[in-house]
Amino acid sequence: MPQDKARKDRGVADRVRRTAADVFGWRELRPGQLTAMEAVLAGRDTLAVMPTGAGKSAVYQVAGMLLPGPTVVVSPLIALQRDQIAGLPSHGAPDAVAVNSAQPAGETEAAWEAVRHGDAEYLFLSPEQLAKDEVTERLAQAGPSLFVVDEAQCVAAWGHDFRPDYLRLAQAIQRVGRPTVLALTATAAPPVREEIVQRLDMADPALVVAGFDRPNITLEVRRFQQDADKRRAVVERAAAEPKPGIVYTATRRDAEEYAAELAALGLSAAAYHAGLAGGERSRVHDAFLAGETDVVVATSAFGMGIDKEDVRFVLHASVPGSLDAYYQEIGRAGRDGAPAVAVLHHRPQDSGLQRLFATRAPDEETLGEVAEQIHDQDGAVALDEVGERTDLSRRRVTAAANLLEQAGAARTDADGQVRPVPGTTAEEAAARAAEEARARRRLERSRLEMVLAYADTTGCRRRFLLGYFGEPYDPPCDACDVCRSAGPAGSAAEGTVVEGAGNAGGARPAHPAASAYPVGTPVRHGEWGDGTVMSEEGDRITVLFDSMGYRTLSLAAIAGKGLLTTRTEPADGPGDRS
DNA sequence: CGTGCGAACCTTATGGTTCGCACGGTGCCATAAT
Repeated sequence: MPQDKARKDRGVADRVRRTAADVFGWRELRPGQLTAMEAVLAGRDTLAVMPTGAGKSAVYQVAGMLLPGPTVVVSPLIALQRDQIAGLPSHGAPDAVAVNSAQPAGETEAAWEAVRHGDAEYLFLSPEQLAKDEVTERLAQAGPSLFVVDEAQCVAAWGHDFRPDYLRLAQAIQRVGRPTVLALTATAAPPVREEIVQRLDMADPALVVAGFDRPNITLEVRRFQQDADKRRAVVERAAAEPKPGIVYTATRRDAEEYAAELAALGLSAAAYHAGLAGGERSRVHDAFLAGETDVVVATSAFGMGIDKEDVRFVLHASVPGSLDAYYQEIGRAGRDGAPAVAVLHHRPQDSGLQRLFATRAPDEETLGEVAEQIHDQDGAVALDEVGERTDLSRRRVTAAANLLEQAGAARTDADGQVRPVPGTTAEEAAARAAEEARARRRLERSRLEMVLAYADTTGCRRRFLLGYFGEPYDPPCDACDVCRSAGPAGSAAEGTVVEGAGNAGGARPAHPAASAYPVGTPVRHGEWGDGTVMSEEGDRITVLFDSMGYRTLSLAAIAGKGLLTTRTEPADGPGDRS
């Protein structure tokens, strides 16, 4: 029997390799790719965290083809769906179709027919499509064998407010027959991975994580007080660095202004943000990919789907809202492996905007209204109906319903309708949902604090970033401003004010007593509850608390107070106190 | 949370300050108006 199994495993690997070579023309597979494909083919839910360019798409392309039914690919952008379809080999590979609002109805109908008759192997759609009964019913009939969530970080980043249908994918997966789930992302810190697994309701998933480090990207932070100084520095840097490059701004207006300034210097620069007409957006995008534009100045709208190898710099004119977003954005530099730079221009006041974004919560009135609608029903109600009765947008209704479900006050039936959980009143439900929302905001604010901590760190920036993504790193990296300036002269990086950690001037922290709390240690704090050590730097450790988000603690401050204790059990319900 | 803009105001004729207010990011889809 074990011999049979071994033979079968070899058989699977061989089939995978043969398909990859014969159909897609890949002569070699990277270890992560093969592992993920094998897991999926064995029917196991899989989360693959692999850098762009490591061939994430290949995983579902090959595995999907080798499984009997069609493959559903949830993709956040219609433009991305087009790219992915166009990226399939035109000869030999199975057909791919899309279902979305941007194509003529006839084309959508043809796509469904192709899926139904087995003529199309891959079906691309947005999470919003799956909110429609018609779509899930047709999909269920097609009997998909694999459900792929591409750019799965969107689940955690967008699902809570911007695109709440991302948090309803688990229900959709059930409704289409619970195929194997494959989540793919280039960037996900451990808590984000956990959230993806939990939100998609993945069962005992295989986790494939490739390394995060991008040693050819030099990291640098410059700190400013005056807006004018910062602006000059950004423009000068963009002008001076080898092209092409990207400048990220916090607002559309800034994107326009910086682009105009760079253009005035004679550079080929263009602005990109969601306020531009569709045609202009694709024109800027295409010109950048084609190498006709040197610098794109953009909001966070510019990113997914930029498949360009030779980006030499990514400058940030303001802080982003999280290190997750930051790493994703700077990860667009230097994909060809040649040297590239990532420079964060930091002015403390600029974080106000991100703080605002992380503070706006769904108002309790909305939660109350939606809770009432759900609780007033005999049985279950469709979210569309709640929307009609309350005159709230679909997005707000969906976000509110998600919070109610998270709070354990409502649940979704097999037909997609939402019903109250017995034993809760609408009022209690709304109150609990509001608390969920507050906890969420706390986490988002703490993520922003981590960005500021990165900007202020007196240690190796690479170590800090990689630590955030759960990867230990031994400095020096020789490719960040801190490591480079920590020579014998030992002065701080130019433009960076080193703030008062009690460290003796510029000395790299000796290997501290932090080994009492190595990365990954489950801990309990007297005030903040259970958490996990995410990183340690100098005499400080950063803990991700289940209900409070990230908190950085000074070891000196907690020493001897018994405030922080290690737990033997991973964070799951209340254990015993030590 | 921080910024920028216009109105109001003050003081006195052309310019300056202060105050209040609105605004700020990411995309899908459906629907209405041309």
